[in-house]
Amino acid sequence: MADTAPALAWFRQDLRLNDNPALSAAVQSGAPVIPVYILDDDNAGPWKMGGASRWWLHHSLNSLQESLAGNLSCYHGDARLIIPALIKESGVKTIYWNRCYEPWRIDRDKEIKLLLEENGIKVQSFNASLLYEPWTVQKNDGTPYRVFTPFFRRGCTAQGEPPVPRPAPEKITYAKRPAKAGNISDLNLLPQKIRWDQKMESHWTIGEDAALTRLDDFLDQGLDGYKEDRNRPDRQQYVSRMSPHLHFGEISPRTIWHKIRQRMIADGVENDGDHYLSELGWREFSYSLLFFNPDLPTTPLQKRFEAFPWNKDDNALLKWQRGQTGYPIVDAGMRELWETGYMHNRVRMIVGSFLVKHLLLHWSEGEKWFWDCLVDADLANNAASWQWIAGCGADAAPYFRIFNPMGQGEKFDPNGDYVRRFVPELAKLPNDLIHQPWEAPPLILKQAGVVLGKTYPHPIVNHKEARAKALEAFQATKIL
DNA sequence: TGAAATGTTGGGGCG
DNA sequence: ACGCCCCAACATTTC
Repeated sequence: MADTAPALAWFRQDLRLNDNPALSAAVQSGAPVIPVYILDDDNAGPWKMGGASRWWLHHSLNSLQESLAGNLSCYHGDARLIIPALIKESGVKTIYWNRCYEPWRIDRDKEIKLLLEENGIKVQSFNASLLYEPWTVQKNDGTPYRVFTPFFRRGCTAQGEPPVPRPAPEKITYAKRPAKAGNISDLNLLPQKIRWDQKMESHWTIGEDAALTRLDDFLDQGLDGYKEDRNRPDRQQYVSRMSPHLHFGEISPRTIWHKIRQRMIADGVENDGDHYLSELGWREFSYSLLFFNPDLPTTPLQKRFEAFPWNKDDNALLKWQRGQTGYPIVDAGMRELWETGYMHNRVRMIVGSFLVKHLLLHWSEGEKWFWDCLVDADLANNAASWQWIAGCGADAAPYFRIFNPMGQGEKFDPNGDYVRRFVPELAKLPNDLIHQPWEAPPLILKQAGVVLGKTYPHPIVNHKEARAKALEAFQATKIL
């Protein structure tokens, strides 16, 4: 029986067949494979997957299930209990997985590995999510980088190109499905009461094949000119939308890296390509920050920010969440998030700056809202980005960089197309007023069908005053 | 991966 | 022709 003992392939954030080293190793071992997914809400603490992520996961698992010819078994619960039970029941001798990097998953996986090895089970883990392992990227003095540029140039790319992606296994031999194996529907990932997911479905195609198609479309339509137009929320083709696919591992960063590299040479778009690669670098940087600072999601990297006099205002928070701040570019972003589970990167910075600096609300409020609403919600990226915009991160934008919502709107959405799309009640305003409707003369407002305070809110704070207050509040951090 | 305030320069209008 | 003022336009500093 020993030679037919099945191998467990534990899928986590690697929901793909291509460039999946754990799956490949399990298949190559010659043992029949049991593919498993566990929705582990028990160990995630406050970072249980949010609503939008669950919706995405549901569809991603369906896609994976198809690729695995219906052999994926799904479980809901504590992986520390489910994995050992499954191994015992199925007579598994070796388990294969790709590494995860959220602190709670690291702790959990370490514990599982120790327990299994004590019981004579082999554990083989691999890197499938990052271009470079966090612990290999450190300064010469053995401390982690705190500034992006040297992190990426001296720390990452100086190591050489990331490995070339490996192909999907040619043929997978499956073991018998475990007796009590659950199905995807048992995970209850879809929203129960309000079916907000129906609206989101039109915006996304989910799964490994879709991720590759999306990347190819971006390479064809959005790489040439990416460096400049990536900042334009009104120009959708310059956004790759790889983030949710990357988060769930439907595509590997190595695959993206090498596809970009090929295009840079073939199409002569070195600058644009390099810039895209550096965006992958920011993802690596976020993972590094989280790896070396496990409390990144809750604790400011700059300790002096613990003295910051944050505001507490549930009403203002609600208006921000609903896209009712009275600042069109902010409201457009928040509504894009709510409707599509996504927000353009430039606009994420604008709404983040607004929450933290204009409203003086704690960045963790924004972090929590994004966590629940984003289909690409990712602990490392989300925490590092909120700390960055709040000014309390390692390599952060200084606190006094306060985005002007009108200025940002005029610069990056000059014709107001983005605002018109998500804030239709302002659609008839002329371009030069759409980012500041309160400046419009009464006649223009009337012609556009806008009644401030009724069809669209007055600004909930005055920009100039809010800016002055933010700078004043910032003084408090200088005491420490 | 800012914005606003302040400083400097240079051309043009005008007495 | 000259000095003076105004004010873009640009540069630098400050938050």
